[in-house]
Amino acid sequence: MDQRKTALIFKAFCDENRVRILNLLRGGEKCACRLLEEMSISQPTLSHHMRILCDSGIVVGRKEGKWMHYRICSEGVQLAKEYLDGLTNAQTLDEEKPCCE
Amino acid sequence: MDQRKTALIFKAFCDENRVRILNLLRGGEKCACRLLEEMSISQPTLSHHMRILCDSGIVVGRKEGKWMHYRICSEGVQLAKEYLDGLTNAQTLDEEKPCCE
DNA sequence: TTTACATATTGACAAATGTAAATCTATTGA
DNA sequence: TCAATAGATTTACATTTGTCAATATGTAAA
Repeated sequence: MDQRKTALIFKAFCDENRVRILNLLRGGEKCACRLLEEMSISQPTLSHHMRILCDSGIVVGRKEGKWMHYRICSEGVQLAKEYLDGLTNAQTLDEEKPCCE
Repeated sequence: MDQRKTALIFKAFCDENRVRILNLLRGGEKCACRLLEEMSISQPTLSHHMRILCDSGIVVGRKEGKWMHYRICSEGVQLAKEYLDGLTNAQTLDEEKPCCE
């Protein structure tokens, strides 16, 4: 369980604007200009968030001419779900001594 | 879909030290002093992270005498999973016009 | 009621993050 | 080739976050 990678993946979900962007992308692939229309942030700020979303693996971009089309990446989402499971499922390894009794 | 709440929940997973703490708690309930032993951070810093983990709903604390025992909260985890699903599942509402063609 | 101990809170500070203006790059169309 | 457009990058700055020392709070033991 790589802590650095885990933190990187979930950076996608811990900022309100990025959550908003993901919600918009649930409706299907959208280009940056369309996202920009629906958000109240500047173009460089959108670009910054799109980079973080792509770095996390939750979103992928596709360039078509002048336009960048972004969509939610199901493989990335699947990985996030596996990490979330892995992080929160109990592990039954060696019997733990009770703590501070 | 509340963006603020979503961001709050996933704050639990976007810092390396908190990921580390969650991994430690997978072995079962642990008191703060035990967590402190296994991490290389100060006591106030641990306390700070435990507050964020509790605020996110992923961890709950139980006070017993001088000690605080922390454990992963399965209800909180379940909610996080639902939010993750909700954020990343495609919605099939009105047919979207193709973007920027 | 002291004393010791576990943990939380406060305060200060450095590092990371979010933001927008200005600029750069790439692509299209005239 | 030149102008226009979409988006990324750079720069600067304000806010947020992570960190620890010092202190406060609460509990148990002497």
